[in-house]
Amino acid sequence: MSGRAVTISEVARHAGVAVSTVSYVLSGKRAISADTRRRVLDSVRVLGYHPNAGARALASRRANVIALVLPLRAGVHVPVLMQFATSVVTAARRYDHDVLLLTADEGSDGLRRAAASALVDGLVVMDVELHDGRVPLLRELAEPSVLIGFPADPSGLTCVDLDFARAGALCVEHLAERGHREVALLGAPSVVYERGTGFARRTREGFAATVAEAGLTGVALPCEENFDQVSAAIAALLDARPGLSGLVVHNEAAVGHVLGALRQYGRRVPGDIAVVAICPDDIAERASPPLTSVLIPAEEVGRQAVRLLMEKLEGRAVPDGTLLQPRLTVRDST
Amino acid sequence: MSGRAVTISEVARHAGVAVSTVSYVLSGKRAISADTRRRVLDSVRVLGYHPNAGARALASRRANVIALVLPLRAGVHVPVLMQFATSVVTAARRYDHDVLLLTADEGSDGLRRAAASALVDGLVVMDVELHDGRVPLLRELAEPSVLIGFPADPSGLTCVDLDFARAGALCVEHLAERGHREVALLGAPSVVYERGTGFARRTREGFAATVAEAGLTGVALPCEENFDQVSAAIAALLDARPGLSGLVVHNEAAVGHVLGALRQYGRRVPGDIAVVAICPDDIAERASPPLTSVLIPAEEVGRQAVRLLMEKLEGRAVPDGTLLQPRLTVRDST
DNA sequence: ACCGACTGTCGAAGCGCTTCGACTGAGGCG
DNA sequence: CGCCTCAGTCGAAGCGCTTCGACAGTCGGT
Repeated sequence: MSGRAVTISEVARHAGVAVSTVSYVLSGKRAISADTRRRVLDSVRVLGYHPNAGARALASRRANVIALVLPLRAGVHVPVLMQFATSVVTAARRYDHDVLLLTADEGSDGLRRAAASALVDGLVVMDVELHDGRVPLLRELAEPSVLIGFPADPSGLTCVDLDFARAGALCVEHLAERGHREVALLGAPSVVYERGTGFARRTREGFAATVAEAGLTGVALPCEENFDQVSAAIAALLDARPGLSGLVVHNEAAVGHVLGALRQYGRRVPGDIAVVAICPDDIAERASPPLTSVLIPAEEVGRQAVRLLMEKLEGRAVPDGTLLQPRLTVRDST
Repeated sequence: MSGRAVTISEVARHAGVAVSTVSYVLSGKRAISADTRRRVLDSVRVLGYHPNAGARALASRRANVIALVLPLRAGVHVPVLMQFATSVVTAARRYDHDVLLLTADEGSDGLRRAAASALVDGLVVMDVELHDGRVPLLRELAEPSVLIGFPADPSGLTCVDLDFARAGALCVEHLAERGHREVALLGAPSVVYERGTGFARRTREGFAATVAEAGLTGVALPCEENFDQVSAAIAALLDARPGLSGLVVHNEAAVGHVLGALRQYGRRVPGDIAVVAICPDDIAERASPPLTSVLIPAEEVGRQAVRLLMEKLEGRAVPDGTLLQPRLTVRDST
């Protein structure tokens, strides 16, 4: 390879047409006769032409790149985050866009830089907290953005997420249908609640509201990610609530530990205690026994986020909030 | 904000200098008097100027973006991968570069496209297999690249990785020092070996070689990531090798299950069985008991990869292979 | 046969930046 | 005192692409 890259004018010369004609063939923005189109595309193939991204961005004022803002915070389950990220990349490619990865350590400055330098056309922001420092910036930026997750005040923003309140509710309803009267929620590590991460709190609210509606009794507890702490928490819980027969676990890193601890204390699942998890399917399936679970539709959330962003880039109006409905899959733990 | 972005010519006018002077102030490529420099920088600040990335890339033939090629394959522990990725992003920013995220689903075409369109100046390729389809492409590409991991034939490539053979050896040496005579390695899921992933095999080779040298007896087994399978494997192992007293675990997803299974079968760690893990510190610390471990220096690997890539971008020669030395941290499991 | 309305194509004007060569003074040296 | 060097600055020529306006044909309607 190497040597200087093929330019559009070489393609034009080779095909015997004007540079602009090549451009129109490639973009489809003007009608081109079938014959010319074919000749141009042949030349493109023969010469191995690839449009120069910088030149294209400069002339069209569109970089065809979106930013994926992905802080990696403590207590957030990385594989789930990466499912979102992967699906954002895949979806973006379907719109002929690439993805620039922005992490936390530059903070808001990174967003500002990428946007102001026209490096990216728009932003997908993940792992949004209720009171997120990046949110005011997003509102003032010229570049459109879509958030995965909801801040406390989502006005003026486009947000997508799983309806976690409904997910929490669904778990309780399922346990109630199975006849369980006393239930508990083991949620995210306490640091996640303290930080004000929306999805953790909303699940808890959905859980609590449905417990009340259905006339059950229930507690919601944070849950750390280390075996000894999980084990101690379960011991305390079993001790304090001898009637407990249903457990909702919303913590990917801890599900394994929870099952281990129940086994340790001689509780059989689902015989003595029924367990519902909110987690990706692969984790639920890999557990022993395979867990009834509400799946986090990461692929769909990422896809929707990109779709909304593309709509905004086209200048179309989009709904402010999109909540995806959770679905519960029954397996062997309830 | 919005409105049209501030351009370099507006800065030049505001500061009362030529456009080229502003450019030289910003790039430092020619001497500029202190007075002029100050005036220009003031104007930059006052007007809120950010250079347009596309224009810069076009004129300078440098995008200041590198690609991070990150396939997400089954059996690879995602959090570890993300540690690499994060450190690549952070390191790249220190060289004033951004990172474009390329995933697997486009395959080699994605690399070719990003390189040929001058979207990126160079590539960092992660999760390299022994016989990796991307490797021939990398060799023929004009853009420099650095691999994290070693393919079977690394000639003509720049590779960085932890010295996994040494890591495997280190674990065995440690167990031997503690007096263990019969040891086992629980490695990656079998799919990872079958795929020919270098790090898994090299750990196994280091393990096996050192077992032989030290006159121990040992087996190396793949290890799946699901509790029941781990539990069954451990049961079989304990049964087949009653004298077994040392275990090396090189599988982040399974360490927890391994400990659970040992507990299940009444083996105490480290009393009955000593366990050394090869995994990130946080996983080792979170286990019960906290595990003696060889840490995967993800941060340093990412940093070195970026440093090497930057050297290559500058046209400097760099070593073909860089192996980082592992370090063992003793905790409570041996 | 003539007129508009299209279709298909071209040329040229940028997009905002970097970089090359040239120019101007000021300073050092014989 | 004249000449050379060098620091500091400028103007202009691209970088490779998109897009606008213009224009030559073609075609159906009357």
